[in-house]
Amino acid sequence: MAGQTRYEELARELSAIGAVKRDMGRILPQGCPVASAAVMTLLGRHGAMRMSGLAELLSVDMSVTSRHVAHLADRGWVERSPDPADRRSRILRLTTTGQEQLDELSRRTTRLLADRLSDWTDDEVSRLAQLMSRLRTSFGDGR
Amino acid sequence: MAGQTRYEELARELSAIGAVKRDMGRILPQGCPVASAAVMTLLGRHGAMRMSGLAELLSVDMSVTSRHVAHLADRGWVERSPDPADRRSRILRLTTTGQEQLDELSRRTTRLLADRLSDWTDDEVSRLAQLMSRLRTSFGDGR
DNA sequence: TATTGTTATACTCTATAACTATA
DNA sequence: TATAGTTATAGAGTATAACAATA
Repeated sequence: MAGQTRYEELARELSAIGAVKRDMGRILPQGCPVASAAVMTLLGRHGAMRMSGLAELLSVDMSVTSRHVAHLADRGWVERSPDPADRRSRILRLTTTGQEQLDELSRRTTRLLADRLSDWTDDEVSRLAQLMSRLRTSFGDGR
Repeated sequence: MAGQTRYEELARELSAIGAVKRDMGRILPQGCPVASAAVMTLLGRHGAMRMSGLAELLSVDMSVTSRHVAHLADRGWVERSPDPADRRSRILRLTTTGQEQLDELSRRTTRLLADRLSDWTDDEVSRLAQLMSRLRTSFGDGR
């Protein structure tokens, strides 16, 4: 349990982190907004899944997920196949082209971070990622 | 200089942190979107300033800043007075009502964080805020 | 009846460009 | 000419509600 000032500092940093996210978004290729990148990253990491599962991982309403996935399907980066076990559901998976696109995103993101964080140690990068992950968990559990 | 996997983890966390920001935004009072809260927080912390200075602190285009400030001025939370030193500029400052609103925002934010992060130590909260601040600096310097 | 997913609508946030007033 | 700020417009992201199809 931390003091009020520390919480206010953290709140301020949360509010300001958007600038970094926008910088990251600017290096993405045409036709691939940040939301598309997020979807492809999750499909690449977790493999095929249903809309509802993806919405859960994105922490976003399924209506939003549906729009993002439709965008990706239009571009041929994600395919939606019927779920044999439940015909209301659709199974999402990256296509070969989608995997190539994801690889390109990964290269660009890594290059940008390597450039900007050239004076960070491995441990500092990992520690930040770990604390941000825990922050998400601490919030997610309380919903 | 960290390995590729660490960068990918950090990129993933940056992409996912929006969920936490949205949770924070949901507890704000009516008529006070997150952008308004960010502006009032900066004016409360740094005191009166010009539009251009505020835009710089927000890392956002001045056109965006102008809209946010107009919203706050409409509600009587911020006043825009002419700058005697340069009549193109306007000096922004919190009004008494604006300060009260900021205090209320601060209370709500602190309460939410105290609830969600009840099992975090002071040091962990501070460490996360510090690393996020450094992340912003590392990106901001490269622009 | 309840759930999965889609679509329509509305709101917030942001950037670019055109404009004004002043330096 | 250049700069400070405003406004118009467009695009991305999200949530709510209404809907269709299936469980």
